Amino acid sequence: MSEIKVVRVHAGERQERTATAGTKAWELFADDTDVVAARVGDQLKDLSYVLGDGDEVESVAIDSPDGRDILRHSAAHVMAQAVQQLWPDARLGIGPPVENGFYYDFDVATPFVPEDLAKIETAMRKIIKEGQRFERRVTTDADALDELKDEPYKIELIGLKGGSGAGDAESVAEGASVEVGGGELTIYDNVRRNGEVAWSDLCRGPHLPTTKRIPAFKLMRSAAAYWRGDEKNKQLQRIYGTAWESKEALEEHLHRIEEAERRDHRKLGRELDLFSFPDEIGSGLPVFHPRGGVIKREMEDYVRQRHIEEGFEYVGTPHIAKEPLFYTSGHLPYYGEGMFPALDVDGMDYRLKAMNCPMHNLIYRSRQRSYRELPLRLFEFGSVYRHEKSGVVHGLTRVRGFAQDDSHSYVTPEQAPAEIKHLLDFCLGLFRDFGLEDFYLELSTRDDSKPDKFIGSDEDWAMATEVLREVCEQSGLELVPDPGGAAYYGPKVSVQARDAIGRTWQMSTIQYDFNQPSAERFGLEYVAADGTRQQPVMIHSAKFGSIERFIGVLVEHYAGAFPPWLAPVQVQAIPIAERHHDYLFDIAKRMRSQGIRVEVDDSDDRMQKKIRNAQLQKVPFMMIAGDDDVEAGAVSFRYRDGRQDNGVPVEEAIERVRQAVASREQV
RNA sequence: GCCGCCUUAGCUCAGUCGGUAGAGCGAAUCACUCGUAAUGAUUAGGUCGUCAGUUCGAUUCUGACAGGCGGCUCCA
Repeated sequence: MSEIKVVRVHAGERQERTATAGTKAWELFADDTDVVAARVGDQLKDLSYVLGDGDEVESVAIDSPDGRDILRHSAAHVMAQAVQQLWPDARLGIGPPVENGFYYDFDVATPFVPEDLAKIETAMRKIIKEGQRFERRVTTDADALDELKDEPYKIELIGLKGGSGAGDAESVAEGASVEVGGGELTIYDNVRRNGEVAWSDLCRGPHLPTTKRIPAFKLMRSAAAYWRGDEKNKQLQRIYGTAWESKEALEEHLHRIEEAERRDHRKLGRELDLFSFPDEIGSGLPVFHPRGGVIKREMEDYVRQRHIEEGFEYVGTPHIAKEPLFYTSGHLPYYGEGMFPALDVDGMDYRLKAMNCPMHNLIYRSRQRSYRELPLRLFEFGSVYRHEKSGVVHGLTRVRGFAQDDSHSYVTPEQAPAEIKHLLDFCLGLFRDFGLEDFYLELSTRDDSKPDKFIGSDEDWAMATEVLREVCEQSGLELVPDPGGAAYYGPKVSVQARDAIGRTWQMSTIQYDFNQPSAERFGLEYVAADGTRQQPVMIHSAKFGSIERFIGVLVEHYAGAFPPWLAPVQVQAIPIAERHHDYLFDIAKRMRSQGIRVEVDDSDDRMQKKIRNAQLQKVPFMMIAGDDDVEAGAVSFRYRDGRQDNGVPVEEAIERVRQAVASREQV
C-alpha cells in the first residue's frame, strides 16, 4: 500500500507524518474528542475526509469559532429533520449558523407556536441520541434536481447557483452559501446505525461526525422571514436555536441573554423614571421625565460645548418646510417613504424634515461665501421626524422623532480628507468621554446594481468612496465593508460602538456629499483665491447619530448606574433618624450651591429601607448621617457596590462629590 | 409594511370553562425614629387597550383599530 506525507497541526503544534493512502482526517486526531472537523489548506473538511499527499491538516475544535459554526450548522440539520418528521409537508428553506446560534427556514401551512418548539426539541433529542452519521455525498445538478423535486426552494438555489460558480452563492441569499457554496454540489445524508438513511439535505458542509456530538442546544423562538431576504417574496417560518460545546457554555449564553434583559433601557427607563412612550402621543415618540431630562441636558450641554471647541457654529432651524425644498435636496423622491406625509397649509404642502442638511444648505447660501471661511461648520441638535415602518420602532433606539447632533462641514475638495479625519477623531474622543472604548468602522458604499437609488456620477462616487476609505484605513480601526448601505447622495462611514456586554450599535455617521452642493441641487458656491466660483463639498456628520438612541445605549452600557456627572441624582442623603434631618438639609443646601444634585430622604421609612431605595435607584453617592457623624461634623458615604466610607468631614465630602462630577469619572 | 404572540390597579403578574375581578410592590394616612438592601397597621385605586359584532348577559368569544414584544425588510 502506498504511503503519503501529511502535516498534522494540533494544539499549536506542527508534525510531519507518514500515513497510508486512504487514511481519514479523524485518524490524525483520534486522541482528542473535542476535534470535530479538519482544516485542509484553507478549506474546512469533515473528519471523514480522505487525506491527500502533502496535505496540511489542522484540527478544528468544537469550541473554536469554526467548530461552533459546524456544531450549529449540524444542529440546524437535526432541527430540520425533526420538523419534517413532525410536519411532513414542511418544505425547506435555508439553515445556516449565525452568531451565537443557527436558524432554519420552513414553508409550512400554519406558523409555529411556542408549544411546537417544545415538540421539536423533544424530537431533536431523540435524533441526537440515535447517533446518526452525517455522510457527505457528491452529486450533480441533474441528480440533485431529481432527488429534491419536492423541495422547491432547494431547487431554486441550485438553479440560481448554476453556471455562475460558487463565488457568489452568498448573493443568492444571505446564508445560502452553506447550501450550495464551494464548487461541487453535495448532499448530506443522516444515516442511522443500521445503515438506513433517516434524512438528507442539500448542503456544502462540513458537519459533525454524528448527531451525538451535539452536547447542548436550545430552540429560542420562531418568527417569519422573507425567502431570500426580499420583502416581495413569500414569508417562511424561521426557527432560531442555539447550540454550544457544553451544557455550561449554553448556560453561560442564556445567562448573558438574561444580563442583557436586565439592562434593557426600556425596563430601566421605567424603573428609574427616565422616559416613557405615551400611547396618546404616538408610537416611537418618547417623552423625557425630569430624571431622564437631566441625563439628556448634561450630555447635550457637553456635546454642544465640545462642538464649539472643535470649530463648529451652533445654528437653529425649523422642524417643517415647504415640500419643494425636499425636491431640491433630493429627499423626495429618494427618501420619500421615510418621511411623514405632507400637511396641507393653505394649499401648500409642508413636510416634517427627516434630515437637517437642506436647512443648513440654505444658511450657507444666505450670502456669498469665500474660500477664507472654509471649512465652515454648522451644527445643531436638529429635530427630525421619520415615518418608520410600524414593525421597526423599538424603545429609544428606533424612534419616529429624534434629535440629531447634526453638523455639516463645507469644505474645498482639497480640505475634505483632513476634515473627515478631524470629524472621525472628534467622534471617537466623544465616545471615550462617555465611557465607550471599543469601536469599529463600517464603510457603506453604493450598490451599483441599483442606480435608481443613488444620485451623482460614477466617477464622483468612486472618488468620494476612496477619500473615506483612506481616512478609515489611517485610523487603524477595524473596517467592515457595507456594500449598498450608502445614503442616496454619497458614501458614508459609520462608527459602531460596542457596549459593556459586547453588543454593537451604530452611532456616528460621516458622509461625503458632492451632490447637494451641485448646481442642479442647491448650487452652493464659494469664491476661490483666484476669484473664480467653485463648488464646495459638504460633509455630513452626526456624532451620536440620535440623542435618543445614544441615551438608550448609555442606559444599557451603564446598566442604569451612571457616573456622577450624568446621574439624575448624584447624592442621596439618608438620615439615621428624624433628628438628623436638619443636619443633612444644611449639607444638601451647601452642595446644591455648588451645582450638585442632592436629595434628602426625609420619608418615615427606616434607614435600611432608604438605603435599599437609593440602591435600586442606582444613586452614586449615598450620604448617611447619624449621631456619630453629627458630633464629628462628618458624613458617611455608601457606594453602589456596598463599599463604605465613614466619618468623612463635611468639607471633604462636598469636595469629593464635586471632584467626581468634574472629572466625569465612574465611582 | 409583513408574520407570530401579547394588552387585567402606577409597576410585576394571578384569575374568570361568558354572570363586571385578586395578590405583591408602589401610593396615601397613622404609629414607630431605628447605623448600611424591605417596621407594622389602615385606606384608596381597575367602565379588564379602544370601537363594533355575537349573546338574556362580554374583561372572557369574533372582527377592526391602537399600543407593545420577538423576528423579517428597513435604519440614526
